[in-house]
Amino acid sequence: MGQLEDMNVFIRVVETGGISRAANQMGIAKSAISRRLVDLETRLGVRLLNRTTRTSSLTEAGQSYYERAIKVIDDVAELNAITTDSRCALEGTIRLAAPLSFGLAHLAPAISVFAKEHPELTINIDFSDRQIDLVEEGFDLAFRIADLKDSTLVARKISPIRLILCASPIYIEEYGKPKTPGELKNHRFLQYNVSGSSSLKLKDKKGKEHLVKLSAKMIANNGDFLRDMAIAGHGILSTPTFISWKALATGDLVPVLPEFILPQPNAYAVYPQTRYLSQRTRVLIDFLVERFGDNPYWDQNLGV
Amino acid sequence: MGQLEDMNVFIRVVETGGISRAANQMGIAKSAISRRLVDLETRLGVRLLNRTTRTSSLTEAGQSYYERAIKVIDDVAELNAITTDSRCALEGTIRLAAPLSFGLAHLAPAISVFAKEHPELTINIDFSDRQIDLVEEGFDLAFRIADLKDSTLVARKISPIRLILCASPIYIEEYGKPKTPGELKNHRFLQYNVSGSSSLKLKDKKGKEHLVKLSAKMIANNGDFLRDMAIAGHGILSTPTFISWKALATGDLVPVLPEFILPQPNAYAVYPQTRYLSQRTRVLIDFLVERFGDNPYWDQNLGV
DNA sequence: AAATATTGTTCACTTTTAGAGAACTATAGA
DNA sequence: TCTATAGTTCTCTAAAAGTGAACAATATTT
Repeated sequence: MGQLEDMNVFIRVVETGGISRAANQMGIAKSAISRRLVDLETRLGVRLLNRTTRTSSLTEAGQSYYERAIKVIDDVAELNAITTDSRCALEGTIRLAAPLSFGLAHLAPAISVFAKEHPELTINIDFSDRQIDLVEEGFDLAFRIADLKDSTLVARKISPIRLILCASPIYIEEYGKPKTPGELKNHRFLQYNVSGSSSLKLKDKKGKEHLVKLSAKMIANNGDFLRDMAIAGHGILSTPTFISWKALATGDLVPVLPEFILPQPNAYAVYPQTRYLSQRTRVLIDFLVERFGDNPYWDQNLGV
Repeated sequence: MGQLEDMNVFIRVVETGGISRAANQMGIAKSAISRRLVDLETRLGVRLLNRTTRTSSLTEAGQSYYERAIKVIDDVAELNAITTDSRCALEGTIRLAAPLSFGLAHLAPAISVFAKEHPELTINIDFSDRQIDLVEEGFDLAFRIADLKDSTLVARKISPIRLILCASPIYIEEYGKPKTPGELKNHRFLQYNVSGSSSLKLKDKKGKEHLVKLSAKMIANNGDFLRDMAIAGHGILSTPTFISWKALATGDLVPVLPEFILPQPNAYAVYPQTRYLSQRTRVLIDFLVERFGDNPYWDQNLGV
């Protein structure tokens, strides 16, 4: 096979940190990878990877080759993207990673539509909330809900994420409705994430910040679960509207302290900076920005 | 086959100006070239060449693709050259072009030695004095004897070329030896090249130039022939020392007006500017510079 | 205008090469 | 020391790339 393809195999081996992992990720036999590496090294007359039977590390030549090979692959990707007729049907594979709740609730139906529009496209999604190394795991694209500033990645904003405080009418009836941030301390709190305690940053209409330290009564790493617990009246929840919009619309959950604003992160599409954004990836991002945008459907008609 | 190889095929088609010519030059069937082009265009979803059954011309996309593809191929060549172990045996093919006389007399023995040192190397030489388009004909390297200033080519000086005036002792005996440039007009002259008349530019030791207009008695486009004619006493010849050095050493030819200097061109190795100089080509050039150099063997012990 | 030579395409056929999968070897970690 | 895992090597199969002849289209020649 061609030089470029060999370079790509080598890059994947370096970035995954092993022949077996690269084979796994690329979906071909590790024997094939091994042979391609040997061929490449033979052609160059240089050892690129020092490998024992268990581990492999870059040689000096390998390091240099890796850096430049990335550039070449990137250039070719750009050239292909420039030259390819944009009206042409998308094909190939998009590997993407998405957070579990957002992914299943909102990305999934969007991807369904997108896949119908581009039947030649193979889509490979990893749903999970774990921290992902895009480069090492070979993703084209990942979705992150955060205030981003990772220098090695490029991000494009897909949509704003609104967090609101809410509780079920049952809970309000039993425990009352807090009137000020300070009163939150007397309430049962449902908390996302792992750490035992955390604080809430509320901003009033004048822009003044109120920091409330809370100890949660229920902690989980799944927003859907917490929403359901809040509906069942277990306490007050700080939740993204994309998780609780339906409950808020039906009245199963009602806003608490709606005149105070919680910090607003965003949903981003992130991709490796060193890679040229392939046309298919760009088209997917455009599609999602179009579908969600600055006022996503889950925030419409909320009246909050 | 790989993308890079397809790009290379496309480039050769563009530069040779046709599928058949490219196939011929690359030594593969034109049907293969045709199919590769179709594959490439299909992958890109764009027509790169508008081709009838007789002729092909670049489309706009093809022009853009060509320019960038060249850059990519060049980058890869550079990467390979950088990475390849320099002590590694050279392999592959060098296609080179050389002027007939210089090539057969001096390059041939040098190439013989070089080829022995690098048995894995295939050498493809075109000996001729015609003007060659390196890019169109796909040469890695050509030798030129000239005062060079072709902007699209890169040149490296191999050796100076000394021109001297000489004649055989028989001729001198019969016609006498000119003492001044002016006296040359009374002599029989042997001229290289096609045009019926030309002038000789002589520089004396003070740097003053003397332009002598001559009408030749014998004209040919082959230096060896003219040398043999000069030896036979047909007239005075302006000849490069690399052609006449043996005759000058044996006394079959003797210098005329040796205190005057003729213009000194150089022998150059030239190669396309857009191409990265491959290691094998560079090594060959180094070898030749080493072998010939500023005081080549044919100018040693000349006593002139 | 007709004939000719040359160009690019298409097809069936052959050769080459890449990938699969199992067996083997070596090593990090328990 | 044992075990699980990573990398290599081998044979077999499948895919793809090249060949060469037949064909169609079009400049050039006569």
